[in-house]
Amino acid sequence: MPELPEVETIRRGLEHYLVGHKIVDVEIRVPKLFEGNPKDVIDGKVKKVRRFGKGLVIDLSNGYSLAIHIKLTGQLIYRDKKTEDEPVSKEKVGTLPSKLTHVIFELDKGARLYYNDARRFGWIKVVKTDEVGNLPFFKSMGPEPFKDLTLEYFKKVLMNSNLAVKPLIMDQKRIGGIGNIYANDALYYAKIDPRRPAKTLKDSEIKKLYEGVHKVMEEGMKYGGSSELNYVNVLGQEGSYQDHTLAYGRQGDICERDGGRIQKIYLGGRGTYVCEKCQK
DNA sequence: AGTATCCTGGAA
DNA sequence: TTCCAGGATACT
Repeated sequence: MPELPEVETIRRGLEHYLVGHKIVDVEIRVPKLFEGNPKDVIDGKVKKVRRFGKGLVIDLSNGYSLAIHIKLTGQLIYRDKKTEDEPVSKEKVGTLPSKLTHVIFELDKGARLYYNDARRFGWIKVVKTDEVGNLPFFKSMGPEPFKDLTLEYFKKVLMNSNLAVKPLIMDQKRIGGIGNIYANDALYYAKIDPRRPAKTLKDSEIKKLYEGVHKVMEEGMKYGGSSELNYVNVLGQEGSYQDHTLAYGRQGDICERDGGRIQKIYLGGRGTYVCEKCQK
C-alpha cells in the first residue's frame, strides 16, 4: 500500500520524466476522481513535483498545480516513445490504457501520463499552486520522517496520547507518511507491541521506534516500494519490499529473533502483525 | 476508541 | 458467492 517510500519513489520518477513536459489535453473517464477545471492545466508546463506525506503535487508553470492522492490502488504511469518498449508489469498494469485507467494526461512530444485506480479511492485536484496548502489533507499533515519529524516532536506525540501506538503513528495529522506496512515493521524493529498505549513507552523505546521508522522506510525505498497491492513506479514496474518485510504479511512465520510465531491480529480494524514473544 | 464509508479486484 | 484489503474521513 502506497506509503511514504512508495509515493516518494513515484515522485522521483515523475520529477525525472515529467519536468519540462507540457500538458496538451486531459481525458477524464471517471469524473468522480477529478476535481476542478481540467482546462486550467492545459498548456501548463511541469516545473516540479512535490510530496507531502502520501500526497503528490505537480506544479505547473501557469500558476496551477495537480494535487494527487493515490490512496490504496492508484498508479501514475508515464509513457513516451522511449519508455514505450520497456514492459510494464503484466500483472499489476497490463495494457495501457486499461479498464482501470480513469484519467489520461496527454503531454507534448507524444508522451502520456495514465492514472489507474482499481478501487477508485484516489483523487486528482486542480488547484492554484499557492492554494495547495489550503487543501484539508495538506493543511492538516503532520511532520514527516526524513524531513521535519524530530525525535523531540515524536516523543511529545507519543507521550501525550493514550492511543495504541500503532494507530497513533499512522495518524497523518500527527505524523505524515506512515501507513500500515511500515508501522508494523517499525514496531517489530523496536520490539514494541502495537497495542501498547503510546504514553507507556519508555524514552529508549521511543528512540528505537523513531530509528525503526526511518530504517524500514529506507529499506522500502531501497527496494522500490512494496507491490503487495497495486503499487508500481512511473514506469509501471513493481517494487520488491514485500519480499523484505520484517513482520508485515508474515503471519505464521517464525520470528528469527526468538523463534516465536508472528501472529496476525486486528487493531483499529487493520491487519496487524506481531511477535508476542519479543514485542512487549 | 471503535466503526462505517468509499470501491472493486482477487482470493478464499 | 462472499469476504478481505486499507488511506482518509466522518460518525457515534
